[in-house]
Amino acid sequence: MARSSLTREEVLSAAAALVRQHGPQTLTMRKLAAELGTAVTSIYWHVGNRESLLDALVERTVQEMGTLRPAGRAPAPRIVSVARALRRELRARPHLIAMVHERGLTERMFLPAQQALVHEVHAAGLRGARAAAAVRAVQIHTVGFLLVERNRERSPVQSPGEGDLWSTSTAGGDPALARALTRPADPDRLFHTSVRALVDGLLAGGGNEGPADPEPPDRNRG
Amino acid sequence: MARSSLTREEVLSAAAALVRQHGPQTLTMRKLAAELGTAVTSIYWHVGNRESLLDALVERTVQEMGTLRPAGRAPAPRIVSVARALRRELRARPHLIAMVHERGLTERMFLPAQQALVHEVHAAGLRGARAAAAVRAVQIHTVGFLLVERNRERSPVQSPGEGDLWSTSTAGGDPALARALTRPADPDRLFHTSVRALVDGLLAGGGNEGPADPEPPDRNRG
DNA sequence: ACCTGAACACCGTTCAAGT
DNA sequence: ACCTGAACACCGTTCAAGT
Repeated sequence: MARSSLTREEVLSAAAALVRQHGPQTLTMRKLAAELGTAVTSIYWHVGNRESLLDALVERTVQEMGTLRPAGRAPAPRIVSVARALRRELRARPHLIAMVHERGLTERMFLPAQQALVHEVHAAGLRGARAAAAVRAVQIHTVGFLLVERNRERSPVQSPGEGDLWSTSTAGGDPALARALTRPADPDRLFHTSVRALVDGLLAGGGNEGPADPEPPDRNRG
Repeated sequence: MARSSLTREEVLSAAAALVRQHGPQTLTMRKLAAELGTAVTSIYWHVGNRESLLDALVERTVQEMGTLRPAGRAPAPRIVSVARALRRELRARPHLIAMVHERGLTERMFLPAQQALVHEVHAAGLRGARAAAAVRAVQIHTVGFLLVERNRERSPVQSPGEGDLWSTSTAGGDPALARALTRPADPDRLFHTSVRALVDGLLAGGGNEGPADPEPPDRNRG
């Protein structure tokens, strides 16, 4: 009853299917073997072990991540559009976000987007270290937003008394603020406004000298 | 040789010690029992099962998170100082960040900081929904930054060829940009500048009407 | 009320043996 | 080169039995 020839690709895509449905924690080598109709140990021959199987899955999907095209005319909205596209792409692969995150590959996954961001930031007139910081800030805000957002989605209601906590008095006598903080945030809207504010701040912002704290010396000029 | 009386507190703090050192994945019920000098099953009587044991650990440390005091004079630097304090607190508990994140309790953990932020944003003149959005944006940027930062720390060198990728030509003929993106970012500095840019953008930014995309109707005015 | 050992149903992985 | 079953060393959890 043995299969004719098991390939590494077959193993990977079967594993990918299982992970896409229920996440990596439900993927056991034995279940995967059953799914494929082989002995558990055959899988080991093709992929080494469970850890490197998951690594391969992540690697594969990181590469699936295509290049992103900015939309809009001015640099600022174009940057915002890249961030939004990034978010859209990642939201389509919920389990993957966590896996890439766990493996510390977030940065690599963002290389295409980073290139687009570099181009736009450059068009906006930023150069050198300031341009690099702007690119990284947008990137990190987007990824961070996504991680937090996914976090929030998984746990609907947080603590008892969160409503009470934001009574009007706690919110500085601002009933609209109290109401807004009690209700769950609209993620699309929040993302858009926060990215726009960040980009505005980055493109408009002052020079390098921080007002409050010491800055490390720049020893790369010579 | 049995212990005189095992308490729930003893179980929790022994577990906390193990987790603090090597993370939750190394905590097994059997190891914990050995550490405590009891039978594995005794633990179950006190904490139910492994999952609720970890839940209790997270819960306990979430409550340890104290109130934060802003520093500085103007609203903007005070907000920035809250964000930085938040980051400092969390960086002191590396494994915990992940555990709180996994359990979707990030928001609850940030309630004290949120209150401080509300106060400052209010002092800066923001009201209602805009104030709420500003608070959330700063909060989400800080958490997000932290998650990404921790991610980066765990995986030192990313892909082969990341250096090549940022040759001067790819970076729009900007050698300083290319250099800056090749080198690892200075997280402290990046955090400071990004938060400051975000806060500046939020406090200065325009009204509610987004330029490019449709916004959901506000049906909470009447 | 609290503790115990035995047992169950799982894991990932190794290895010697097959073809 | 590829596949196999048996075995090892682990898991978390349940349960009947003790005091």
